[in-house]
Amino acid sequence: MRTRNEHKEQLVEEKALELLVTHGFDGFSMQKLAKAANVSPATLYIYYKDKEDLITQLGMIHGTKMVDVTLEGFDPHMSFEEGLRLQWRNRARYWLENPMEAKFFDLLSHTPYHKVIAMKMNDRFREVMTVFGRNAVEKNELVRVPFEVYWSIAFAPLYNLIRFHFEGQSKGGKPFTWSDEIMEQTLSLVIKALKP
Amino acid sequence: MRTRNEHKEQLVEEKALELLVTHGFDGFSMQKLAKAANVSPATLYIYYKDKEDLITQLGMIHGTKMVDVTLEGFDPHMSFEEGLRLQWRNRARYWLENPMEAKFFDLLSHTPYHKVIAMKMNDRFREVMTVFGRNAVEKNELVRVPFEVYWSIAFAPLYNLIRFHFEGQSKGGKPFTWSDEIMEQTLSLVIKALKP
DNA sequence: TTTATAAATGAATGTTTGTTTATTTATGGA
DNA sequence: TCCATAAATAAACAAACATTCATTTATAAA
Repeated sequence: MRTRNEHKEQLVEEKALELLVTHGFDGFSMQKLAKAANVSPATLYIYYKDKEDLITQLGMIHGTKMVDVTLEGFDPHMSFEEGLRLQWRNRARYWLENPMEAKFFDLLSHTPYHKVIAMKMNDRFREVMTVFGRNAVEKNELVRVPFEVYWSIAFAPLYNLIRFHFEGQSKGGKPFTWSDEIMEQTLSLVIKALKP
Repeated sequence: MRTRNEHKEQLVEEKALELLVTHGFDGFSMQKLAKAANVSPATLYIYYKDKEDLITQLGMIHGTKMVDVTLEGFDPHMSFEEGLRLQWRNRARYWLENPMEAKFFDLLSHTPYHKVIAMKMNDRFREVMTVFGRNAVEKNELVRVPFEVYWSIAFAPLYNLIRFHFEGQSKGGKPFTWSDEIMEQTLSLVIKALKP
C-alpha cells in the first residue's frame, strides 16, 4: 500500500496556521488551504474529518506543546517566586520564538473552538498549578485568594504584554517592543501583588 | 419621501450583535442577519456600505459607549486609587449589565477589524489616562513604569476576571461567578502592585 | 512480479456567500 | 391631492464555500 507523505502533511499544518493567523478564522477556507499547501482539497479530508476537526487538532497539538514548554524545568515544590519566574520566562521565550503559534492560540481562545480544546488540554497545567499554589500558600509565599483571582493577577498581564508586543502597541506614536527589562519590571510588580 | 424605520434599524443592530456573539465572526453572514431581523438582505445595504462597514460601525458605537461609561464621574486629577477604583467599577457594572456588548468587544479585539476601531476610539481614553498616570506619578501614588506595563497590570486582570465570569471558568468543577468581593480582592492586589 | 490497499487527486456536488438590480411602497413637502 | 424621493423588497448574480466521488498512483507485503 501507498505510504503517507509526511512532508506534505506537515506543510498543510504549517500553512493552516499561517492562513488562520494572517486572515483570521473568517477568511480561512479549505480550498485556500489546499491551494496554499499545493494539495487537493480532497486530501485534507484524508488527514482531517472536516474543517472543525482540522482546527481542533491544530489547537490540541500547539496547546499541549505550549504547556510542555511552560513547565520545562518546573517543579511544584519550587519557591513561589522562582516557579512563577520560570513560567513567565518559558512562555515568553516560546511565544517570541514562535509568533505564529502565539497568535494562533490567542485567536483560538476567542472562538467557539476554545472550549473543546481548553477542557482537554488545560487539565494538566491546572492540576500542577493547583498543587503549586497550595504549597506556596502553606509556605506563606502567596496570598490566599480564589484561583481565578490568582490567575488574573499572575498571568493576564503577561498575555497582555505579549499582545502589545505583537501589535506594536504605542503611546502617542512610539511603537512598543518586548524586552527582558520590560518583562522583569512587570513580573516584579506581579510578585509584589501576590506576596502576603 | 419615505422615512426610515428606526425600529427596524435598531433591531438589525441588536440581532447582529447577538448572532456575532453566539456564532462567532465565522458563522456570521448577511443573509442570516437579514433573516434574524426579518429584513431583506438588500435593506442591510441601505444601512451599511458592506459587511465590513456593518461590523466597523457596530464596533465604533459600542466602543465609544464603553469609553463613556468607563469615564463616568472620572476626573484625571482624582487620587490614583480613587480613579482606578471608579474605572473598575464602571467597567464591571457596564459589562455585567450588557453581556452581549462585553462579549462582542472581546471577540472584536481578536479580529483584523480591531485595529481600525481601536485607532479611532481609544484615542480619547488613552489621552485621559496619560494625564491621569502622569499626575499620579508626580504625586508619588503610582510607580513610574512604561505605559504598557502599567496597562497590563492595571486592566488586564479585570478583563480576565470578566472572561472567567462569562465562561463560568471553574477549578475542579466549581463554576466561577463574579461578585463584588472578588473584584475588590483583585483590585486591592492590583493597587498594591502599582504603589511606589 | 503481482496484488491488495491506502494515499492522493481533479472534477464535480449542492449550498451559502456578499452584493446588485429592477421594482414596489410609503411619506414629507408642493 | 399628487409628486418627488428615499426606504424597502424579492429575486437574482457570480463567486466561494465545505464536502464527496470516481479514478489514478504509489508502495508494503505476498
